[in-house]
Amino acid sequence: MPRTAPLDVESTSGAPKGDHLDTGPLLLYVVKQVELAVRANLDEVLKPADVTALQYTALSVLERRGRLSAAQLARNSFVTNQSMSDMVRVLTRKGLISRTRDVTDRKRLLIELTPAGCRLLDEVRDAVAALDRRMTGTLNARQREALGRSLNECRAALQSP
Amino acid sequence: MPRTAPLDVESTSGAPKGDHLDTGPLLLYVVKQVELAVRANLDEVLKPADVTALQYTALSVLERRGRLSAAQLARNSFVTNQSMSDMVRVLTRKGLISRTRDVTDRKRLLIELTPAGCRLLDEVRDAVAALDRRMTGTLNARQREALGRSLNECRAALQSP
DNA sequence: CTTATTTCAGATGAACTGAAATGC
DNA sequence: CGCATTTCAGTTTATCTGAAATAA
Repeated sequence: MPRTAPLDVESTSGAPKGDHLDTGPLLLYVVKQVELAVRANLDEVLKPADVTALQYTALSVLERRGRLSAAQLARNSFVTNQSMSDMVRVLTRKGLISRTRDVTDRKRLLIELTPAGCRLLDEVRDAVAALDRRMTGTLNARQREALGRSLNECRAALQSP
Repeated sequence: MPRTAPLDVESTSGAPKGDHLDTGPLLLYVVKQVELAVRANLDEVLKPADVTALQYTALSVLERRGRLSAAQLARNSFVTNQSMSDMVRVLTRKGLISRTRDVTDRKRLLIELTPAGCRLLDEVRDAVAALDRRMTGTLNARQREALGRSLNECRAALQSP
């Protein structure tokens, strides 16, 4: 991630070049652009805690949903089991998560946050919330709610086939 | 990106675990989740054309905005000039872009699509549009428009620190 | 036997930092 | 001189593919 904060983006939201039925950039792109900006900002916020945006997302999922296997986390993050296995090893080495055998299915290793993992999330919680507020600063409560609902529908639509 | 389509995501949009003022997951997360899904699907769509989602985004920006320097593209994608230089080399080697000196500022190399680059975009255009429709399938025109507007505001808010 | 989960090994691509050359 | 742009060199990290072990 770039250390230097982006200064200009040369107005990506400019007028469409065609003049017939052009509905502007696909929402696909806009989502990607926003996420690019989110990641850059989130990495900066997370740098003092020494975790990447993706690692942080995994920790947040664990906080929200409790014990999960690495394979479940992988599906949640759209990566392979192997990649998630790598990330799990990193987070374990950092002492942020721990694993225990699932007694009902002994091939599974259920992951949970350690006290240090909880502490890390607590430490960055305010800064992350502030970033979220900054992102949605110009939206009112109604718009924010509609945005959340629409995004959730988009995600659901993409993960079904 | 995982070859296997994700089957379950264990309902990330479930009820909040707290019962006091919990507004659910931050919009930050939801954006990230949607983008994760977009990238996985986009990579699959783009695989026959042998370009990554990020490369395709860069090509699309060039199509939409015309000649740009690598540094401008870097700012647009929130990466360093060095990283974009790498990607430019790759796209040049593939014959998808070409560069010419900017006569008004001779340290700049302006990038534009080659005929092959244009052709590649044409080839995948329908598939990408179909993916966009699939993503926003459950939204009506009003909701789609509101989503686009809100996302653009989020992006604008994040890039003006 | 088939499937899910985990993990090892190796290869590759993408991004970074640092430093240097060029031009305004 | 300062700043922007490009690029070389080296490094790190992330992810993938393939293969194997374990358990349901």
